[in-house]
Amino acid sequence: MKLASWNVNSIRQRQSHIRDWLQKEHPDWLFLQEIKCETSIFPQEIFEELGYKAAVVGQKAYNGVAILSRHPFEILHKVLPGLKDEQPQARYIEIKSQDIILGNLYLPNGNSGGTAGYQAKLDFMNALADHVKDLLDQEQNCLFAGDYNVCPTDNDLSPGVLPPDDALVRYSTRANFRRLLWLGLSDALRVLYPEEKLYTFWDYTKGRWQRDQGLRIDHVLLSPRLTEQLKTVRIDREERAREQPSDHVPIVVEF
DNA sequence: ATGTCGGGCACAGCCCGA
Repeated sequence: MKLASWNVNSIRQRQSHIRDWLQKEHPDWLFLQEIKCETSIFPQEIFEELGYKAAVVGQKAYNGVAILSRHPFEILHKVLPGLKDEQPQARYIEIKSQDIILGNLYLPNGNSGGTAGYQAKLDFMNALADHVKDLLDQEQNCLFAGDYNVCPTDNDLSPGVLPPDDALVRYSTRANFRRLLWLGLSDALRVLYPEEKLYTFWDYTKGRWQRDQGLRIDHVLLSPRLTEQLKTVRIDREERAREQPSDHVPIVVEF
């Protein structure tokens, strides 16, 4: 099985990139984040021509997640279970396909909106951990991938690109990420590449791409049995060098 | 200090978020 996750920063601006990438890679599933469109205008037809059905949770202007699948699936959740929010943002979708539970997430960045904005990030991470614990207690094969907006350690960012109190590297952010690992999930990339400096995001400003000053914030977390079956993990840096790229690139796992 | 994108609003540049 081959699964990829990609924050595309607008589905409308990146349709042709995604179509090209699907034709090249033929993943079983592609997780998309920051589609930035309402569910009703997601361009499903383009992907259906390539054999993919879409599960979409969109909203106006911001956020938005979708899963493209070559296999039959059922949608389990359109909001992260346990998240107490009157009007939840479009940040989570979960399906079951090939007897695996697949969760696609776009975690709040946490740098805007002051204290409340950062708290929303921690609330999301806490709800995610509780949900992960439930599924692992049931011995479900499961996988949670997406834009976590977390640099797990100092090895996951280029030195000096973020201030120490940035929400992507703050103590509580990293502690909550470690909790997911201690529950039993593994960070797929670090299973195979424990030390390498590998990034999935380069800011559009300040020549970050040209200087290779990036962040590793897009992650694929695997339940124990899937970890045992892990074959390859790859970050597709080439996408960042294309014309009009997203600021994130795909992370691809095979198991 | 600035740098770059994308979307909304409303139709021209600002504002927000990243």
